[in-house]
Amino acid sequence: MRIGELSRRTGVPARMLRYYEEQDLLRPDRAVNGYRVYPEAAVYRVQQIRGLLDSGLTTDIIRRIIPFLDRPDDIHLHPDCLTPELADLLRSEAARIQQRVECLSRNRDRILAYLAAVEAAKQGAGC
Amino acid sequence: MRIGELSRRTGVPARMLRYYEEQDLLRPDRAVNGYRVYPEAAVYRVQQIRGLLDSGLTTDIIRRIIPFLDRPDDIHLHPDCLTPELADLLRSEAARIQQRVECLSRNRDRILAYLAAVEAAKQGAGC
DNA sequence: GCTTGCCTTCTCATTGATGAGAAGGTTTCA
DNA sequence: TGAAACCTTCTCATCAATGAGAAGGCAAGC
Repeated sequence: MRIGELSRRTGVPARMLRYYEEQDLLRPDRAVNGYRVYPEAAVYRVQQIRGLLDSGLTTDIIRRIIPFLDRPDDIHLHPDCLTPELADLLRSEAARIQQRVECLSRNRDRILAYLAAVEAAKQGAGC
Repeated sequence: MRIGELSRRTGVPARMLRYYEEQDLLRPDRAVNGYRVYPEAAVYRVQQIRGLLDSGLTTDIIRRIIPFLDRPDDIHLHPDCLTPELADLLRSEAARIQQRVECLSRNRDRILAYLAAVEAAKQGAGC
């Protein structure tokens, strides 16, 4: 598919899809006329990129971890692909992500607890 | 305490503490000479702001939810404080945070699963 | 063939979170 | 009194992600 269709199907502006390519997050083929040509899987890939960006990861981090985020296919499973430095990077990124998860979960719970408490107070007061 | 001490104790540059004040996330008192004066609780507050910023929330969102993130004290518990619009805002923010948590958890799990798979492959291969 | 719509690249602008420095007032301590 | 360490405000710069437009090539339909 071309960039317009990918944009429509993901809701991400074509401008941004070109930017993600510039950042090496996407690597579309090119048609003979120079148009970008994306495989079907690009839809999922773009959604994944958006989710990670919205979660506060930078394109730099996403670029480095995205090869390992796909469904487990045997291509990446060969230990040879994984230098010790890369393994460390992945472990530390997982830890940083975990910190974010904890912080966000904690604060989500506080918001919900507040709402629940107000609800209970309303009930109790018979309003 | 003054801005320098707060900066040292939180590891956040004084420049940023002034910025958070500009963004209405902090409201220090002023000494007679004009110096900012922070209460002890500001240390915790700053850490909370940092965690949320690092998790990808904007100062705008943080400003709107931060009054409800404190330990439950009865000050905020009066339902009168909570207009229906504000309750909706809080619910939707909680939902958005939840989405981030899910996205991040999913990808953290994939990274860890990848690492585990490689580890298992190494063991199996007797390397 | 011309119009319309989609594509290309390039460039300029903006926004939010930061870094950094200047110029000057205050406190402390020797 | 003078130096050192703090504080103030103001300003300019940067970086990542994004918006937006110009200028022009390609393609499908009337």
